[in-house]
Amino acid sequence: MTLLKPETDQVQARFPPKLGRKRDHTRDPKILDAALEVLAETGYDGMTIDMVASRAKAGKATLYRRWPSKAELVIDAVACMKKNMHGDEPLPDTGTLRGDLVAMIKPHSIEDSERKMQIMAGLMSMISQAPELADAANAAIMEPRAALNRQLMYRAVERGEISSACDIESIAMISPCMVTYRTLMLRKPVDREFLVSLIDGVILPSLGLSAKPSAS
Amino acid sequence: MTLLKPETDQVQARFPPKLGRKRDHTRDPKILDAALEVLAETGYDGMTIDMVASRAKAGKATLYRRWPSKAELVIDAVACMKKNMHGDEPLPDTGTLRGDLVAMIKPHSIEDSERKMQIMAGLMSMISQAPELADAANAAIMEPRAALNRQLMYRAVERGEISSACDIESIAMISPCMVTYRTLMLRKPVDREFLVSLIDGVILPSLGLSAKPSAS
DNA sequence: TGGTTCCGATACTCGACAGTACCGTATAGA
DNA sequence: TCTATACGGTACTGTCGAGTATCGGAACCA
Repeated sequence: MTLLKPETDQVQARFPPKLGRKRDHTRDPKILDAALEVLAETGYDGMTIDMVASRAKAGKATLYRRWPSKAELVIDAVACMKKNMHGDEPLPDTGTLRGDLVAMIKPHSIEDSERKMQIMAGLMSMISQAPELADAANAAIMEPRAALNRQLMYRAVERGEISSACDIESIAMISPCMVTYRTLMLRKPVDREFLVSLIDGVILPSLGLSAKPSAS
Repeated sequence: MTLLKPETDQVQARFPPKLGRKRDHTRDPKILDAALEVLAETGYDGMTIDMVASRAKAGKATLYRRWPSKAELVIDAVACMKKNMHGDEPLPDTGTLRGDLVAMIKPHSIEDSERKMQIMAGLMSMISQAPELADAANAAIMEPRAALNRQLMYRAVERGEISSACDIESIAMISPCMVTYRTLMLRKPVDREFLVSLIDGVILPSLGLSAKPSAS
């Protein structure tokens, strides 16, 4: 992204060959997926290009034909995570904020979260040296979840359930942050029980709601 | 810690030499400090033993006489952070929780926090492969700050300022988590303004307190 | 069918770094 | 003062992986 070598590939892009085989771009996602897999398992520095190539059943040269370096491959893989995400299911609408937040706890979203945490751990060492990677990781891993929380909360404001004076921008980040900490540092499972206790013990109180609104 | 080679050092420990010079243990802290410095600057994988040695003005062999490997050196350095911390200043006691929390925001503590965040970023890649390191990093970096918050909050419970039903264990982790996220991922400064907004916008509300108790 | 280019595979170069060996010197104990 | 050992420094070894070069075969286009 930053440093594109002015090499063969770019020249060929300007003067496309008239004959012969065209580049098979259907293999790109497979390679990027393999990169994310290896990244999650071994971390950036433990990851080798050969691992990614063999995992994707591709040749090492093929990878270097598409990305100028290991770093660029990883940045691209993380940046593409966002696009390649499974079609967002519609937001839950249970009528109460607590109901909505709890409804977002699904086995699928927990698995998805665990995988992302692994990837993030593998990236951290490189993040402090590549700001663009930090942005990509934030956009692909932390932001999507925070954005969902924000939407639910703003809807609760419109309903009059919570005050518009609440610091929703910050509060929406609580669960992503705490989940990250719990996974990476504490190495404890992020299960339904933990998430519910976060909702009832921290998030709802900070919005001025009691945990169990027995009446409406 | 995990894999101690049964080598020369251990044999010498069993049969200490009767004559000659003894090992100069006053250099250990200097080496560990140098290791933390390099760790913060370059991360675990970017750090080389030569860097640490020259930073500590020691020979590479000296390092290997004391620690069997690079990994052990780093684990030891992180574990020793906790002990080598500057004598804790007494807890503030302003009479209100908000006053206490705000009083803890000091230039020194912010600098200290930034340094620790750098070290943590450098460690992350290794943390997912060495649980003992995760524990050490947690104990040295995250826990001390959370513990301070906890103490202040439990004191507020005793004063009757907040309810004992609050999830203090979780709420005390909010600021360490959010600070970590802001530093490592967002790469924004953790200044007084941010910390105060966290206190007033998230922490106090979650404890059932309004941001500005104009009366007592 | 024929020509061209991309593919996967493999072998290679080259630099970096963990860990070891060794040297001359400094220092502390006897 | 003498001696054994730890010290800082440096040269060395061995490994590992990024990136390059090349090859036979396959796929695509005309």
